[in-house]
Formats: sequence, C-alpha cells, structure tokens
Amino acid sequence: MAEPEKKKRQSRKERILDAAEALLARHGFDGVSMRMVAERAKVDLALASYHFGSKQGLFDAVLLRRAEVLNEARQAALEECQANAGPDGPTVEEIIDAFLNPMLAHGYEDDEGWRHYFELIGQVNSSTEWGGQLMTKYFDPLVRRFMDALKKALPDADPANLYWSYHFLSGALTLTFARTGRIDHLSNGAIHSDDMLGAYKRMVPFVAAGFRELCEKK
Amino acid sequence: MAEPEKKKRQSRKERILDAAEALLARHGFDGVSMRMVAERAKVDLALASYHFGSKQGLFDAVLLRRAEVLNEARQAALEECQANAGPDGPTVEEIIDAFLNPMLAHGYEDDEGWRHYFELIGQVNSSTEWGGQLMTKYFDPLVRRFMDALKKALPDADPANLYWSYHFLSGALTLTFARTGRIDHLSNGAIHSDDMLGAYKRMVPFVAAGFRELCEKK
DNA sequence: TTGACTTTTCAACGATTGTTGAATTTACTT
DNA sequence: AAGTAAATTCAACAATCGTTGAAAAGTCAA
Repeated sequence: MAEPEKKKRQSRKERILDAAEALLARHGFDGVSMRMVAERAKVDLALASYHFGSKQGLFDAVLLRRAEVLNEARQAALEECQANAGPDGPTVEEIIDAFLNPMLAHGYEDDEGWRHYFELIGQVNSSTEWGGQLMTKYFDPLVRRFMDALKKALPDADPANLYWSYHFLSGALTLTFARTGRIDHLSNGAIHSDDMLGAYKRMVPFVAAGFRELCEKK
Repeated sequence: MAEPEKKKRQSRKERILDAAEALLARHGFDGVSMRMVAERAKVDLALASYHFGSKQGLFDAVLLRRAEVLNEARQAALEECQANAGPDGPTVEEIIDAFLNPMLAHGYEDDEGWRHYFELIGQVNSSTEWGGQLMTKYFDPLVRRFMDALKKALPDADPANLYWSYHFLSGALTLTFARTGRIDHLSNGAIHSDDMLGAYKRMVPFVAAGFRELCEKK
C-alpha cells in the first residue's frame, strides 16, 4: 500500500527532522537540546520524544534519512558507469565521479536540507565518538562495492594502498562538503566554500591522481 | 626570567589541560562538563574556572598550547628544507613533507597528549561552528607561508587550484591523524588507524600527485 | 613570625537538561 | 455517530549544567 497523501506540505515529524538536522549540523549532538529542536520546528517539546523515542533516536533518524537516498543514488551511478564501460570496467576517474557526483547533485542545487546534512556528515566522520561506528553502519556497505570496482581498475594495487587512498578521499570529501568556511578565510575571500562545482571539478582529478600514484604499477 | 621549576611533575593547571584535552577530543565542547574535567584531573571543580576564567577559556587554552609547539616545528622544518634546496627552492614533496612530518613526529611516538590533540583538531577542523574561525586563528598564518613556498614550486598554478589542493590535503590530514577507527572497520581490521607511519608514507605521495595534477603545467 | 599574595576548597545559585505519565485533541474506521 | 488508535499538549520530575563569593590553605619574601 502506498503512503497516504499528507495534508500539510510537511508533517510535524518531518519538520522535527529538518530542525534537528540543521541544529545538529551546526552544534553537534550535545550542543543541541530537545527544546531547541522543538522551538525551531514550531512543535511541542514532547513530540520529538514521542516520535523518535529519545534524543539519540532522533539523531539516528536524521542520519539515516538521507543516507538511504545518497546510497541509492551512488549505487545507480556506479552501476551505470559499469554498464557503459568496456570489458576492462570503468576507469578510476569514472568510479570516483560516480561516488562524488550524487553529492554534487544535491550540493549544487540550493537545497538547504542537504547542505545541513553534509555539514553534519563532516562532523560525524571525523568524530572518534561517532565516526568509526556510524559511518561504518550507514555508508561502508556501499563503499565496499566502490572499493571492489577500484580494485578492478587498479589491478596491481596493494590493498593497503587502496584503503588509505579511499581514506584520504573521504577526508577531503567530507571537509569540502561540510563548507566550514575555512578556505574562504585562508584565501582572503578569493575562494568560496559554496562553490561546490569548482570544488568538485578539482577534487576528482586531484584524488584520481593520488590513487594512480599509490595504486598503479609504474 | 626563566620559569620556576615545578615541584610536582605536573602542576594542577597542566593536569586540567590534559584532562580537558582528552575529554574534549572525544566528546566535543558541549559533550564535556567542567565536572568531568575536574574529576579526571583529580582537582576541585572550581579550579578550572579559576585558572582559565571560563569553559570557553579552557577550550582555547587547550587548543593554543600545542598549536604553538606544532607551528614552531613546522616553521623550522620549512626553513630547513628551503635552506637545503637549490636555487629553484624545495620540491612539492619536500614542502608537503615539512608540513606533515612534525605531526608524525608526535603521532609516531606513543604520546597520549598529542594523540588526543590531533583527535580534537580533527573535530574542530570540520566543525562549521568552530572550524572556520579557530583553525584560521591558530594555523593559517603559518599555512600561508607554506602556500607561498608551494607557489614557487608550482609557478604555473592557478591560485584557486592551489587553495583547493591545500584544502583537500587538510581534510585528508586531519581525518587521518584523528584516528577515528573508520579505516579499521572498512578494511575488516586489515588496516589500523594507529599505523601513523604507514599513513604518512602514503599521504605524502598521494597529496603531492594531486597537487601536481592540478597545479602543474602539462 | 608577620604580611601580602596566589592557589585551592567549599557550598550554593539559578538555569537548563532529557524524559514521562496523564490529559486532550485529531484522524480514521466501523 | 460511535469507537479506537494515533497524534499532540501540558506539567512536572530529578539530574546536571557553568559560574561565583567567601573561606581556607599554601607560598614566599622581608
């Protein structure tokens, strides 16, 4: 059975998720109170606990919501570039592009929700408290499929070099899409964190060159 | 006048800084209470406020303490590689190495304090709340000198490519030294976050190849 | 020892925290 | 229209939060 049509544009449950997403992205789990979320969502305090069980449950729901969307888009992009590739499979650049492009698609357009989500992912990914566990849970199953594709594109690679290369990619990616504003300061305003297209066009060749340097027989 | 010799191995002020460093690295600013710090440092609750004025003051002191040490080591490494270089100046690899090596020196040895500090930097760097401001304040003055050196090593580079390249380096670096444990999970235990030497030996050529790809005339 | 100063302790303040049981309203089926 | 379940509101709980004024202890020079 299909989802029943919502009367309001956004249900209260979704409003809570959006509010929590924005606040958690900026202030982190412990920097946000249920009252802040309720106020931003224009909803009673107790409602968030009712829908999500606890503050931790709300946090998980925020993380999961867009992780599913992103994973599906990435999987589709990977399968498409594999289908279009020759017998040797897609190139390193094509695989990396399939991994990054779905993020660009949501970062390029002016979608406030996704911007907050990437902000949040940047925090979670480099947090020792959450990063190791949560990123693994939500993203690693699909990342492994990308690793397999990269392994075919770089058949001479030492697996350790492949893993570290992906790790460097992950750090560059999450920081860039988090848009902390650091590059704006460093460049005295010449570069803007919001220029996602500019970042994307540079990240793919930068990372691909790193992969080749470490993982290609020379 | 020189600092007076301390009677105890560690003054209470230092114990507070160490305790705060470890806790802030793991749980973030809002995830740590003054009582947690006091308990870990085995010190009265009020003492941290007395020495550092406020929780925010304590946070700043923790960040500043090792930033000064790291900046001096990096500056010395940069000046040394410039002194040893030919008339064209040091290569990209040498400059990047001067930037990374001082972190390895503290990450390689079994120094708990520095490990916590890098963990903290990883969080701060990718936080939109603190990252843009604090990283700029504590690290960008010296980063600019490295950017100048890179500009000489890559004279044909578009400045925007240089800035983005450093940004990617920054993301890979801070995530790696934060040791979140993610790569351990992803590799099913084959790779260890704690293998700083292994990470370092791969990060330098990976990042250097990225710089050359973006910033070198082809 | 006296005196001045810094460091440390103690106790308490008002404010905010996440959660919950009970009451009320809304939505939907019969 | 009656009835049932979900959604929402309200009020309050105990626990924890950062900070601070005042008292006590420690330090060091004269």
